[in-house]
Amino acid sequence: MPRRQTKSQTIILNLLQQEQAALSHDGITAKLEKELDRVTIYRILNRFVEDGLAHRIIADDGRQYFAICPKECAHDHKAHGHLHFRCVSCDRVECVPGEVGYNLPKGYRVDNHNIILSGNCNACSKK
Amino acid sequence: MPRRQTKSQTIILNLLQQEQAALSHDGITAKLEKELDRVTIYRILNRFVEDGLAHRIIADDGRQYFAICPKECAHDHKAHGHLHFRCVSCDRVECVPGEVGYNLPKGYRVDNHNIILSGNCNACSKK
DNA sequence: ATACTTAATGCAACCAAGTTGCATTTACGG
DNA sequence: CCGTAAATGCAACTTGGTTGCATTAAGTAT
Ligand SMILES: [Mn+2]
Ligand SMILES: [Mn+2]
Ligand SMILES: [Zn+2]
Ligand SMILES: [Zn+2]
Repeated sequence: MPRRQTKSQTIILNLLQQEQAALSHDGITAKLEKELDRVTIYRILNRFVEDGLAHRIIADDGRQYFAICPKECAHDHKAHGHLHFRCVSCDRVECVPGEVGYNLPKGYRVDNHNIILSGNCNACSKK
Repeated sequence: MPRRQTKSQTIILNLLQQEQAALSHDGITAKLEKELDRVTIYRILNRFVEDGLAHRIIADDGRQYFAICPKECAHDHKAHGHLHFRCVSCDRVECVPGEVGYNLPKGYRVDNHNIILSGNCNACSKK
């Protein structure tokens, strides 16, 4: 009944944690040397999210990105309240640590945050 | 060459502006009495966004929602910086006026904001 | 080491949301 | 009232992700 530790899983886990950016399914496939099945990758990622090991971001390009926050990050992986930035030039999505301030009408209960700004990242905006 | 004012367009425009919530394609179809073609609806909505008449939100359910901000809203429809809330119970997406505070590393240029929180709205959380 | 149980994988089929091509309709300026 | 081209409708396509099911292989018990 408990989770099992498989080769594919650790590969993807390593990928995610040594990557500072959030990765999409494609992004992961691209970085993979040993080819893994599409579905397997999706299932592994979903499991990571389910287990609170990583978090999922729905970007404004409509795709899912997955990230493991650095330990500096104050938020847990559920309802993580920080910001994300997607560079439309280099197509990288990154977690931006720090608080986001807003106010909501009374009575609203927030379960999940999906905050994503897009534009040009530092590197790309200077060229 | 300029835009033409058609029946279908005005219907959808009216729908959007008398609706306080943001509407998805489905949401619109549901509210429509005279049936319109799927594609036509999408094209009309895309035109609205293109013309800065409405704005598009990519929600955390992966779907597109469209809204016309009330005139109180400080933002224009391009790069509108306000917050959105999606209630997972009643499935409504609403624009939440007000500023969102955050800080980004130096050199980042923001073109577009897609900020969406989800959970239970006021109505739904009290039952 | 061996056998057993069931989680994880791979492949095919499926699904949902949105877009594209193209022939037809229709708004609107002349 | 005509002519031009914007807007529509229908079919086909695309992209991103999920589901069903048989097969493989972790982890545990023997
Ligand atoms: Mn993040
Ligand atoms: Mn809005
Ligand atoms: Zn960049
Ligand atoms: Zn609600």
